Amino acid sequence: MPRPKEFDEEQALDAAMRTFWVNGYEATSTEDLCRATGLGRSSIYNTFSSKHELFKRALIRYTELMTAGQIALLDDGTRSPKDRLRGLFDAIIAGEVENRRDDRGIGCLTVNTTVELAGRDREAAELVERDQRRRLDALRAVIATGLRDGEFRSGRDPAELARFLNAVIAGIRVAGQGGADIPTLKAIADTALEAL
Amino acid sequence: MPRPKEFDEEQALDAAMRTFWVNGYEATSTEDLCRATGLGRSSIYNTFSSKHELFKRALIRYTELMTAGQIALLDDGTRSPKDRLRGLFDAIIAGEVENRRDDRGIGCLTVNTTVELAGRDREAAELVERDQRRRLDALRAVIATGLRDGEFRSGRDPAELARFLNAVIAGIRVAGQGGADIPTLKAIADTALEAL
DNA sequence: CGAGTTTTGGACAGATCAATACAAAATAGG
DNA sequence: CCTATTTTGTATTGATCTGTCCAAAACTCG
Repeated sequence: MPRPKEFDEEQALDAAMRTFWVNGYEATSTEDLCRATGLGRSSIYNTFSSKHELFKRALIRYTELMTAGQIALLDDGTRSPKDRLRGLFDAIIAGEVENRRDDRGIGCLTVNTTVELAGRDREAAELVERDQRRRLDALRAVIATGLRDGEFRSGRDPAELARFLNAVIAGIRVAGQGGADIPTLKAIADTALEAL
Repeated sequence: MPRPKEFDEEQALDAAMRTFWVNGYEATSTEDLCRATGLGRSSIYNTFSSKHELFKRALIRYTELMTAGQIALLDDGTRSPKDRLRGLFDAIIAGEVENRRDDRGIGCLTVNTTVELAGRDREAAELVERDQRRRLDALRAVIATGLRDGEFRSGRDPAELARFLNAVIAGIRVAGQGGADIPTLKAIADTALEAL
């Protein structure tokens, strides 16, 4: 019955996600979003209701894309736990290489959101926390396997070690945004893995 | 000759620093700064020229206050290197405890600035990098001492280990902003120290 | 005490912000 | 083809943003 949309909603969402990712929430204007998506204001508001609602959907899409890929790496039973964790760090660092602007990483949208918004935006905080739980669970499972198999020798609780690795990942993201080069990021990851 | 200021510039700077620290650069309006400092717009613009200039001075003040204290801990020759690093992590985590809002940390202004601004504000990026170099130098020196004395057994380069610890510190900050509790942050720090 | 200088408060300017109103365009079903 | 429905482009709203202007107040030094 009605007139169909002239654009692909998912594609527009990706463009918006990337804009928030690069510039942050506050520094992204609705006009920036129009330019990035190629849509008019009406189409954006008609489809996504508001800037804040669009941000939430972009954040959800980001976590679904990124975390799904990372958890797939971690759950790959054909590799040893250490190999899987190496694979995860390699993927994260490779992502930092692909996404560089002026010799700096653009970071991770969930880390950026934690820093910029979580303190005053409950909805954003909850989305990030939900994603965090998934990531920590997957990390903990791999670490527990590695400890059971004797590949890791740490006497620490797997959940603690998962939080440790997760903090290192955030630190790598921040370091990349601060301009650290790839060998530096790799060394940080290797050092963290030695702690297991 | 002239009429003297009615306020203490340093005190106003502290209030502005704290506002930027809690809310970030973009989300802080000049009216927020007036309210926080208790000054009128004229006084702020007369003293600090612009929001951006005020931010730079607040960031410089933050790094001077924080990094000076941390480097003093690291350079304290009366303690063993491991003790000094423990003291640094304890101080950082204690700071996270003091500064909580709604059960979340408010993070670290340099980390927050790296994430929010460094990608598009060259001056802010340079200020953060200068501070980073000082912190890395002090860390590297302590680690080198610990390796020489045999307190640390890692075969890695002290500069690499310094970057590792620095990344963990950023990760602890982000984790604190994400709502992690104190025992969790302590466990992350302990795990990192074991890697040396 | 008066001249010169700076600070201060409040109004204001111009830009930009998110969001809306509305009518024209476009489509699908009858 | 015609009608009902949605999308789309443009103009606009009202709020808020950073920064300026200007005159009155306040202080110091001669």
